[in-house]
Amino acid sequence: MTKFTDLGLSPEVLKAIAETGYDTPTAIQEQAIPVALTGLDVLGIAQTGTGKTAAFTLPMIERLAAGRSRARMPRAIVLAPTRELADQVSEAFEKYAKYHKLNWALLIGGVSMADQVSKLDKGVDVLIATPGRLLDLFERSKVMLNGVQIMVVDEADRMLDMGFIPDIERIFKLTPPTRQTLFFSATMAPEITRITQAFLKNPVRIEVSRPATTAENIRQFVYRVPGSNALNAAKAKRIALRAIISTLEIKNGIVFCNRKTDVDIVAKSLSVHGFNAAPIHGDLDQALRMKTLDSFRKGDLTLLVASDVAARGLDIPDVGHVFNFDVPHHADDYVHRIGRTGRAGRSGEAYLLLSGADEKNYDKVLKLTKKEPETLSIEVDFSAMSEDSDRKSSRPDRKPRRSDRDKPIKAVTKTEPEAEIQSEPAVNENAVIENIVDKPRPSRRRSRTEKVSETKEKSNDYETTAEGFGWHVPAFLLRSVDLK
DNA sequence: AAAAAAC
Repeated sequence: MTKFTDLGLSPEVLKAIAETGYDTPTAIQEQAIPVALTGLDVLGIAQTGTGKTAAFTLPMIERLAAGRSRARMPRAIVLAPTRELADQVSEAFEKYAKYHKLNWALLIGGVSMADQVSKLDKGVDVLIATPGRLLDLFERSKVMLNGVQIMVVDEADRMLDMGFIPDIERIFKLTPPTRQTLFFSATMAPEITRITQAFLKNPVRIEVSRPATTAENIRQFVYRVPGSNALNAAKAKRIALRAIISTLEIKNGIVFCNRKTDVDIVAKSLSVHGFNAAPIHGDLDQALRMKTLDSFRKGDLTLLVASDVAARGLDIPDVGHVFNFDVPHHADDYVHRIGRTGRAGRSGEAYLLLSGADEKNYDKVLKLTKKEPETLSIEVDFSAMSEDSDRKSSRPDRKPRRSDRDKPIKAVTKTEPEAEIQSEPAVNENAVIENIVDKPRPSRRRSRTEKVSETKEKSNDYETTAEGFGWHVPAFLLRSVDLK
């Protein structure tokens, strides 16, 4: 069997690899590393979880070992679709370049530019970037790309999904045509093929077998929830989710939702009910995203409630359970989501909550996976549904006052309460969870459709001053929070 | 239909 020592890597890199505990390369590593070391272009067709990151990081380190960076003139760039993925690549450099004098900078959005700029000024060998921030810095003349010798595009098909292809093309054109290109994609959509034909020179095509549909070692279950409308169904799903989770021994698990709002609500709902859960999605503060992911990796956090930001690519080893709160819009994403479990031959379980609205997407999933999940038969007590699907208060400390129900409800701009609910976990995960979920909250429809108007209600009707929000001020807005 | 990504 091939070992890392057979691939032509230097003693320094091999030492760093050994310290991570690996000695056997994955298929993509075994094939891509020797090719990349020679300086040829690589077209790697590989899923996430196949060891792609090391497949390009290791040869890059070797090829950059001779030579030095100049200010604002990086010698290599790695492009990744999401900030978390970029961060992961930088972690790989940290591990594998341990015995080399290489500098790298992580250029992603959502964090301060100043540190990135000062790094660039000092000179970095490798930029690890999401396309938007890289181009932003380029336009500000903080970085030049004409010294780039190696360019890596990771998860190109996902870049395509996210509309990054024009950016990628632009970045390609900013680098010298003499560069070496290492290009990775899970699939070869026509647009991807076009890009590779335009920018790669006689690439060596390396394809590692793709787990076509769903892994054998993932046991899939489906649970159908009742509910006549979307709001009911969401609530029923939260109840069912808790019931299912309660029957399981969970070391760690991911709950996927289609929408960011649902990610927040489900995360809070779980927390309120005593589960160790936290949300992650693209609207959350970047530092919090990293922190949450980190504590999930370390095992401090049991349940990660996530949008599809976490469906692909993220290196989260050994997730025992995946819960799909919704059926994803693309059947492909279902495969990616449940592929977070059952890795490296371990067994995993995937649970799917299905409501009427999901049926259409579910059909597509079934068509793709050709495997019908087992119907989950557990007793779920939905009696809580009727009780607080209305606006009954469950704030015990609230003083009785003129019937809430009769009061005209004056909300708010379209963004007010809901946007706050979305962004508020970024402020503080724990202090705020008490008051949101499965408790009265501003109705979605109303706040969308009604206009801002009434600040006129007599303020002595209120326990607190809350002009402009009507009576139903979300409690977290009244609380003083440390925004940092 | 939704998520992701630049200020």
